[in-house]
Amino acid sequence: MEYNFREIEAKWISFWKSNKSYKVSEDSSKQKYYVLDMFPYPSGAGLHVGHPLGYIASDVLARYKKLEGYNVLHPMGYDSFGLPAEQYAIQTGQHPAITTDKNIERYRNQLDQLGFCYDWDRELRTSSPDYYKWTQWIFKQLFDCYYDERLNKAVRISALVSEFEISGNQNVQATNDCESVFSSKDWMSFDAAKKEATLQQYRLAYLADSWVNWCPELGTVLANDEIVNGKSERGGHPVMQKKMRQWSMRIKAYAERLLKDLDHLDWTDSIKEQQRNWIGKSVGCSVLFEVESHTESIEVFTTRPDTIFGVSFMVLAPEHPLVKEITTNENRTAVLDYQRAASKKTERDRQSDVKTISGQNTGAFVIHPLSGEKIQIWIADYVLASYGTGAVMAVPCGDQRDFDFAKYFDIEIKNIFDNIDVSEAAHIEKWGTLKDSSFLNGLEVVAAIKKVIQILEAKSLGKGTTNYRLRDAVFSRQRYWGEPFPIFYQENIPKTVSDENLPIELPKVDSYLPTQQGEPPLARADKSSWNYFAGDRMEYNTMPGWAGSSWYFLRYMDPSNEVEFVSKEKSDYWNQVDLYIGGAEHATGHLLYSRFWTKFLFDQGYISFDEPFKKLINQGMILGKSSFVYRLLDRNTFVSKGKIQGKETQPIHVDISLVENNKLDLDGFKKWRPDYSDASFVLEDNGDYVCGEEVEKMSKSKFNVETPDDLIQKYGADTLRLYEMFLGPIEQSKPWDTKGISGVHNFLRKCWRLYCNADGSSILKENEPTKDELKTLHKTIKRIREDLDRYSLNTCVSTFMIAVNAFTDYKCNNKVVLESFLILLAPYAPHFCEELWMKSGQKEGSLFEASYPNYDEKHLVEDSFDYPISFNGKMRFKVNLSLSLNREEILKEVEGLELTKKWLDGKNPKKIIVVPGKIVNIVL
RNA sequence: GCUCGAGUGGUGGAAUUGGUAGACACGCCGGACUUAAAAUCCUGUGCUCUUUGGGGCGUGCGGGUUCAAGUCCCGCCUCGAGUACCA
Repeated sequence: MEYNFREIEAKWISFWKSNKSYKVSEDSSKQKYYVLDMFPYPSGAGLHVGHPLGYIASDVLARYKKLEGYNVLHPMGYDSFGLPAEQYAIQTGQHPAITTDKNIERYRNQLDQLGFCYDWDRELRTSSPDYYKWTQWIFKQLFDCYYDERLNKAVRISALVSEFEISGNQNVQATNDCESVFSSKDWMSFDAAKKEATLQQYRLAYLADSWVNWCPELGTVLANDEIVNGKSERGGHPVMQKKMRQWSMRIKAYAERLLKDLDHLDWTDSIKEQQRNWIGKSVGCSVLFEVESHTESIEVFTTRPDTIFGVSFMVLAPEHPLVKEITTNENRTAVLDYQRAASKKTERDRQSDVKTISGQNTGAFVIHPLSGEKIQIWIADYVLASYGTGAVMAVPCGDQRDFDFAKYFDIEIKNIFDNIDVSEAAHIEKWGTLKDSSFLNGLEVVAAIKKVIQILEAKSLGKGTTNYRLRDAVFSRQRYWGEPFPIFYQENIPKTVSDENLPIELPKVDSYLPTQQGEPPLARADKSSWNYFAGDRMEYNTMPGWAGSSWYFLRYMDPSNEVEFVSKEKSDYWNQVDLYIGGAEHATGHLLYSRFWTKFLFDQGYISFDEPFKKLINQGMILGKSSFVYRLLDRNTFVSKGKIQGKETQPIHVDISLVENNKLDLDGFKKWRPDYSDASFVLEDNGDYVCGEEVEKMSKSKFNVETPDDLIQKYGADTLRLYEMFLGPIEQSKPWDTKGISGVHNFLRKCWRLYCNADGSSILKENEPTKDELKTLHKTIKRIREDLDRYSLNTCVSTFMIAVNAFTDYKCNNKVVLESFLILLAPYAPHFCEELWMKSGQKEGSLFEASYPNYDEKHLVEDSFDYPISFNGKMRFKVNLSLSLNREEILKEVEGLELTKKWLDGKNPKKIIVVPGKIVNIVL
């Protein structure tokens, strides 16, 4: 009987299911290993061949670790809140939960076919109330905490309130937005609303008016990482700036820890670098500039305080709150016009406009804090309101943007660098000696920075500070299909819902659109539609997509706990994710937010680790390979690729299911589309129609989408698993091409024949294994173990092939050898190996209860080696010599050879290098 | 512009600390089996010259270090990803 993958795969999938083979529980006698896939958003399109790449890799490694004796946690679930289901709901009126369930079912079927060893009893869905109850609960904890910069961790807000009561906020060192200083007496005099408003400036989850990225098409705000090239990541709609009252997360408080702890993570440099850039730490100094004839000062942030004597003007962001106050009457109209124009610009406009210089003089002046000079104040949109203080001291001789601005508006450019020419461009490098800079004259950059900060601090005019580009994360969305907040309002004061009333479930609404007043869809729900209602109204916003995914890896550890989000005992056992596999597109979103929440939960003592993912692998994208046919212009004739030269043809995408190895199935093609039914062809000389090909992203319109379903039908899941791994290194993007799949399939069939007769009966014998058989086996064990340990999954497949080729050559049918080999192969081809394991007489249970073989050095010992003999580094011939020979003996053997004499050509070698077991190099 | 990757046969890729470049597979050429095809098996396959013994050239390009470089160093080029007025 030939290898019948359909029957075998169906059989073992149902075996595993009915035996709950992949159920895991905490077991302190075993070492744990946690392998996690980034869980998918269940879209309507189902999985294409790119999706399973990471899942297969994690499954191989999970099964390997299991066979090695680890207790492996390998769960799967769904990130099931999201925009597509809601957009569909808006169009059709169907509740997004229904669409989502349907899509999940489809995903599950596809995942099941691939033979993954997930413990499905741990499945979770972020949109299920059992789950989002705890997302809401975590939100409450964030709401109830602030960040204490002395303890360098999150602390309960009640501690802060006590401090306010005793001594006000003057000694508090916390990450906050509070600009006023108040005493304990002040605090006591605040009414409830004022107290809460003040606390909001400290809470880690807080409500504030902030500039947000508003997407009118989607009717919601978006986080920075949800915007790609100035357009919404989902849908590609325009995005504009708008000031709105929004929930935010004070992630800034964690900036330094998020940055510093990257060093210990086993992630790729590229992801770490992206996070570093996103956090964007810059060390510098804040300086106060007093506004002339006003009481206010303007605070600027600069990384180059050493250039302070080069300041020629000040620039404020157009949105800066002081602009209104300081603008002189003569300039008022022009300034207002400029502000209006700037506010209309979308982020995208600002980006594409980088080269246009614009700005407006306010007519006001600041006094230079050290020289006492009068300095003009401008506004310009190259200064961003949301970074630093929204104001810069412009030093044209040391900053190119300031330089360009000064040139454009004809402002004086002072040169404070000795012997450096700044007539053409600013000197932006961080070196040089200062001049015309009072007490900084003659100093180099680093020394000058140190000195000027010292002096500014002594005079209370400035302070050494650190700035981060990372902004607090906007946490509310004006959408329906997301977690409701555990918040209600009483007289406009936000209050949290008590734990026993969680979860706040999504209420029924009559439509998923905003209300006529522009309120989010939840505002449509009347009082009785909420499962809990308190105060004057519930919060109408919902949480963003990243809420549920920021902690899901914790819930898998204890998925049905009804009293805690995860028990301490279980999170202590499973601990960090040992291996996390997923796409690199989450570099600054999900991966940063998960780290933030993990650190917070650690600070509060709920878990005992402060980084979620120890090792991260980013799987590359699988690209589609499109096929083309070439149609003669205006005719229904298609020309094979080899014959198109000299003809005017138009390439047309053709469905890749009609093409195999670039050869077109002509009958299928004629049936594909009605207008091709009477097509004629110009064929190659051998009668084939050869198609052209191109690598592109997979998409329906290019007819190049490969679903795993078709391939599993044709070759089986084991072949697909092996093939996806065989394609190349997991991290690399690569084109999908089914050309090679038959090779992998043939490998399995060839392997099958080692174990079975044509009638399907086992041909394994309990004879003595030969030396060669043992050598091949143990060499294979060694290589596979080494490769799996360094996540080199593609080279393992080659190693399997080499072994099977060798066993076939040896006509090996030794039971011990071939059974060991089955265990090696099993993580890649689980159904296949289970079947052969059973056939070989292992009646009881599953192969995965066996243990992974170890290699024995003694079988690997070679007694001779084909020494490459090279002359001047070029290999000329080989000679087989015993490995027991030492350097001198090898030399003697080699010198005596005829071939050596030939290549020496009568010359005396200058030098001979002998590396035993490796190479001989003769230098002439 | 800046940051980070990557460039190896016709194709996907291998070469783990510098030591036989091209493993393994696809594709292709030729052969066996077959009435024929499919399947299977065998042989060859980096380019190039050749008197068929073998020779020359070869890991994006140009230098360098070394007995020896795909691998290390310097300078370029190309492609991909991320980011973008961050003071």
